[in-house]
Amino acid sequence: MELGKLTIGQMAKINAVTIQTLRLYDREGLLKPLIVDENTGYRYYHINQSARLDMIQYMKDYGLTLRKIKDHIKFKNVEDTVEFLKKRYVEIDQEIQDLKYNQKEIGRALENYQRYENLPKNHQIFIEYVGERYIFKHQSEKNYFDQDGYGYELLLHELKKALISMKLPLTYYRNVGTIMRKENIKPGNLLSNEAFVLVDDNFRDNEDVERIPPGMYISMCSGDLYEEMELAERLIAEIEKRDLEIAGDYICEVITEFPAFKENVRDMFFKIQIPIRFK
Amino acid sequence: MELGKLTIGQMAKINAVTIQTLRLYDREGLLKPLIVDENTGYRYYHINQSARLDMIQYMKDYGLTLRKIKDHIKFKNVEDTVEFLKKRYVEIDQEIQDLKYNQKEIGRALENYQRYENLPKNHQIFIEYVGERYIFKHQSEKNYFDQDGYGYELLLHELKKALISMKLPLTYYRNVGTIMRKENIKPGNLLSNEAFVLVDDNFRDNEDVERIPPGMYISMCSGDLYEEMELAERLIAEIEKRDLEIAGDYICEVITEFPAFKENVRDMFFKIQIPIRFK
DNA sequence: AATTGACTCTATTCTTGGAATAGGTCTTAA
DNA sequence: TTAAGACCTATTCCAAGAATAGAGTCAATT
Repeated sequence: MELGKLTIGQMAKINAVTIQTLRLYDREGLLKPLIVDENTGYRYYHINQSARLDMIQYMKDYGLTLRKIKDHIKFKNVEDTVEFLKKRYVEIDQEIQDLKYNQKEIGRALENYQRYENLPKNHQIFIEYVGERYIFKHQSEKNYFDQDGYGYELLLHELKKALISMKLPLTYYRNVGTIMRKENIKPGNLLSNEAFVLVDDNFRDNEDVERIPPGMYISMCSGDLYEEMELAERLIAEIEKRDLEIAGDYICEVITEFPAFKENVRDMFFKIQIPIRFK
Repeated sequence: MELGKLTIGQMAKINAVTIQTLRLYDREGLLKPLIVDENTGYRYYHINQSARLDMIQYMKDYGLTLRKIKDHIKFKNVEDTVEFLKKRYVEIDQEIQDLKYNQKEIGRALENYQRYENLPKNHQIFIEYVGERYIFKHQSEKNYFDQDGYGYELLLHELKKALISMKLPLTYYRNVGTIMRKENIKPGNLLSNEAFVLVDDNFRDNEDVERIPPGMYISMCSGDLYEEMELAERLIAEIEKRDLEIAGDYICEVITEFPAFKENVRDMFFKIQIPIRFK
C-alpha cells in the first residue's frame, strides 16, 4: 500500500467511510483526489488528505450541511472559523428549545387523554369543582346552534385565524371550547356565538383573554357534538329538578380529539358544564 | 362557498396549507378527498375533513414522518395512541441529548482555538505549569520519527481504530498527541512510537489510560510537524543550557487543527513539552 | 354562446447525504 | 491468458414538499 497514492477503496477503508461518500465529496468539491488518471478516471488519494476527511466528519457531527461545510472550507483565518462555530452553537440552542416545545405539546396531548379516561362516558350527570381558568375568546356573528352542522367548524376556523393573527401558539387549539352567556341560557332558544381556547400563564395580559372564576359546576360528557343542544337542555332541566341556581356562563369544552380514528368527521369527546349555586 | 364540497384551493386556504400538500396527502393516503370527479379528476373536500388535517399538523409538529403518521392513523384506540406518543416523547429526549453532545464538541473546538491564540507562535521557548492529565494511549510497532513523513498519519490512524474499538467518543480525536518516554530522549536518536488522546473524567478506569502528573514544563510551539524532531533537539539543548533536569516523558500535543485551510496536508498547531526539575 | 381569467389536473424536477444498483472497464495475481 | 476483485459513470431511491410546464376545466361576464 503506497500511502502517497491510495486507491479510493483503500482511502475509504482507512478513514472508515464508504466509496460512494468519497465520490460524492469529489463531485461536490469537498475533497478532490490528489490525482485522477486521465485515461481510466481512477481516483488516487494521498494519506495526508485524511485530515480534510476528519474535518468533514467533525462538521457533520455539528449538524452542518455539506454545502455549509464547503463554505466553511473557504475561510482562511481563525476568526471566521470561530465565528462560524459560535453561530452554529447558538443555532443548536434554538433547535433544543424547539424540541422541548414539541415535547411539551405531546405532554399536553397525553394529559388530555388522561382526563378523557377519568371522565364518565355515558351521559352521566355529575357535580364537580373547577379552579379558575383563562380563555382567549373569539366572537362570531352567527349562533352556531342555528347552522346546519357546519357552525362548529366555521366557528373553529374563525378562532384559529384569530389565534394565528394574535401570534398565540397553535397548540392551544387542542383545548378549544364554546361559551354561552348566562343570559342566553333559555331552554328552547339556546344562543352561543363565542369560541375560546384555554391559555396558560404566559398570555393572561391579552385584551381578549377572560378569567373564568373557580366554582362548582354541574357537568356531563359526550362524544357526539350533534347532540350537544339536547344534552344542554337536559342539564338545565336537572338544575331545576335539583333546585339549584345557575351561577354563570355555560361552557362546552373539548377534552380531547381523536382525529385519527374517523377520517371525515371531527371525532371528539367534550364536557358541557354550568356553574351552579346551592339555594 | 359550499362547505360540504370545497375545491382543493378553498380547502387549502381554510387550513393554511398549500395545494401541493393536499395532493401529496392524497397520493400518500393520509387524506383522500371525499369526492373525486371521475371525468375531470377534480378533488372535492368536506369541511369536516379539516380535523384530519389538524391532526396531521400536530403530528408533524411532534417531528413524526408522514409514514409514521399514516401508521398512527390506523390505531383505533386510545391506548395505542398514548403509547405511540410516549415513545416519541422519549425519542425527543434522545435527540436533545445528541444536540447537547454536539454543542459540547463545538465548545471543545472553540476552546482549542482559544488556547491557540494565547500561545507564542514563533518558536519561543517558555516554562509553564501544567496540571494533571489523563491520556488514552496506543503503541505502534514503528518509531514514527523514522518513517518518511507518513509515520504520523499511520500512528494516528492506528490510534483512531483503537479509539473506535474501545468505544471511546471520536471527539477525543481532536486532542491528540504523541509521547516519548524519558529513557528514549537521546539527542540524535529520538524514539517515539506512542500516540494518545486526552480523555476526561468519564474514562479514567480504562486499562490503557495513564495519568500524567502535574508539574513544570519547558515548552515550545510550532505549526510544521516536519520540524518536530529538530525542535525537540533544540528543547533538549535548552534544558542543558539552563542547567535543568528532565523530569519525565516528552509530550507533543496538538493544540488545534486547521483542516479547512489546506486541502492536502494536515495543517496543525502543536506544542512540544518536557517536564523539568530545577537542580 | 363565447370569451376570459382563475383554477385544477398530471407529470416532472429539485432539495440533502448518501445507499444501492446496473453495466462496463481496469488492475492484479495465478 | 484468465478470472476475481476493484473501479468507473449513470441512475434511482429515500422525505416532504416546492416549483414548474403544459393541458384541461370552471364560473362569471359579455
